[in-house]
Amino acid sequence: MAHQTVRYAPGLPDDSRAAVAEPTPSCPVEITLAALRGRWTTLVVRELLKGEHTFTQLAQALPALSDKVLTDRLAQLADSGVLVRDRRPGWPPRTSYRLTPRGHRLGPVLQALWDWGAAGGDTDWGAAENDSGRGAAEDDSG
Amino acid sequence: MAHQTVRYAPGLPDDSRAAVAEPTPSCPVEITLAALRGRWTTLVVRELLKGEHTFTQLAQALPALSDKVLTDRLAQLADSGVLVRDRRPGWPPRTSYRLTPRGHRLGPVLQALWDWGAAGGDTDWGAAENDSGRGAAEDDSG
DNA sequence: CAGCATCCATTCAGATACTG
DNA sequence: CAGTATCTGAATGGATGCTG
Repeated sequence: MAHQTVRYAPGLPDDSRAAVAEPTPSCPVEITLAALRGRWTTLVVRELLKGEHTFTQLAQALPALSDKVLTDRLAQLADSGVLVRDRRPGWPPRTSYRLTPRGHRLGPVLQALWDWGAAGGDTDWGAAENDSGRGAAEDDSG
Repeated sequence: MAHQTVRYAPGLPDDSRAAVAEPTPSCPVEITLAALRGRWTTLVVRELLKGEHTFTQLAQALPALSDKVLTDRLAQLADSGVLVRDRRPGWPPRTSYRLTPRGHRLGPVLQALWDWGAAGGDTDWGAAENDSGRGAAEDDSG
């Protein structure tokens, strides 16, 4: 397989932001990682991918998650434009959370993360000296 | 393998590991995030996607990265099966690092992270109430 | 050259207690 | 019900000094 000649990295856009010499918040990769950063974050997103949830429903779906961290994650994800809060008036208070379109687009991202992580158990990666065989991760899932 | 029916969330496999109630190391998503965890990690991978590098070359490409953290990242990535160390005998010592096939497969993952993060600046995500578009961003311009 | 050992500042997660 | 405030322990990142 012929390696690229003038290209930088396969799979990476030819964008000036791809050439940063240190972690900067304006890098798209950093933006996404910042949105997903921290424990529990992806699980909260996964729950929301199933549909709208209230605070309590999320807490029930993830029993080991403290309300403080849940609050943190929800704020973080709202701040990243992943979800929106829908606070309804009256008593008792009921707030539901749902993904934005942008939040839904996290689906493919999580899928990519899943695929890479799932491929490790099956394929060899201990005796990997040669990188010429560039097999795509052909998991049928999804 | 025929598990096409996605009952839970769009984009997530119908795997028992997709139903975990707390962050567990065996979850594929966690595996990938663990491999990419920490500051500088994706930048080190990006450098290596360009080709083989020595320790010093990596340090030069990322000047603000301390050797301690670089060592940490390299160990972490080697542990995740992303790269291999090629230590050559003689003096001065020269160690080069290169991606494994598995490491190269991180390209699409980084691409997915990039795409999502890059889409934020352009599209609306403030007034997002309704989800309709589920377009995969496959801009592979680089 | 390519690291490892040690110390220190900052961040993070979880627990507990309290409120509109 | 849906949070906020405060505290503690653990993990992380970075600086400095030393070695095969």
